Amino acid sequence: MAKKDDCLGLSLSLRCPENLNPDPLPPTPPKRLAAAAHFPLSLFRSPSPFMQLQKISRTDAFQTAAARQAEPRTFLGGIDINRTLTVVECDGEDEDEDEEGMVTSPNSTVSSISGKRNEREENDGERAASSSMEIEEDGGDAASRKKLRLSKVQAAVLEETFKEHSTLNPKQKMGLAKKLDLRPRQVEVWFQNRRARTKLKQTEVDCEYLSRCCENLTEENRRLQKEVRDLRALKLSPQFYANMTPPTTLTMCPRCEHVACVAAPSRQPPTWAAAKPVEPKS
DNA sequence: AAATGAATACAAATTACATCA
DNA sequence: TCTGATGTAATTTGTATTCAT
Repeated sequence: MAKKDDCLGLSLSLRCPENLNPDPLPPTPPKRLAAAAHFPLSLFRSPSPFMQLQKISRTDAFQTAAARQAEPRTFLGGIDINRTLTVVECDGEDEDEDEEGMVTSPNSTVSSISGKRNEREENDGERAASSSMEIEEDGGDAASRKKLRLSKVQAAVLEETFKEHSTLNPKQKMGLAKKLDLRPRQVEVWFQNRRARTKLKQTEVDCEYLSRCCENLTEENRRLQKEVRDLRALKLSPQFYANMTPPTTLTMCPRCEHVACVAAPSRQPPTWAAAKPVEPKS
């Protein structure tokens, strides 16, 4: 990850966004704090010359999209999938149970096939085997993945939280999921996608800035080349020599290595030459 | 102390679906 | 009504890091 960020010339820092959050860390601290912490600063490096130039704040860049997304909509024949899922999944008090009811993909090895990731997800309860059953209960096609649209309130809360910190520790994720009636996995995915969108937007801004820099440099180069041409033309004209001071030659005494300046038209010998004849070295 | 594998979190790329013009 | 474009939720894959053995 760090390598990729370096390619973009983004600076890295170890400041952890979780530290900014008043919520204490969970009893078992997340294992990847350092890695999780580096990204927000590379994402929102401050101060960004690109951002300053463009006068685009990271929140402004998404207000339109977020607002559009936040529009309440019904779909699938007027059935709000979000609500349907909510009813099915949210009757347990245990945090782990909050992630039940994952809609699985037919391609998803994560959810349906045993493996490292699947084991992990079963362990932390983010993806559970009950999902397919719930989909069937839902009356939907178990083989298709359905997309929910976040409600206006959900989107707004997520957006506000993202403004505070662009990554979540497990406790924050759970709390947010509970608050919004979403699965923690959905919260996690939303934050991942949101970070990706932010980075994309920032890249676009950076590209715009670099493009302008390139234009300016091209223009400057053109100007300097013209200046060179003009100077060369001036040098070749007779008037140029008429006003020129005569060239100066430097002469060095072969014995004492004293250097003397001699103006070209007079061609007077240097002072040291007249002083004493040079004795040939034996 | 070094090597190794498992667990975890994340970015990046991609897919799939909903919505709109 | 159909269709292509667009936005985004969700999935897949690869990688870095941490920790236990």
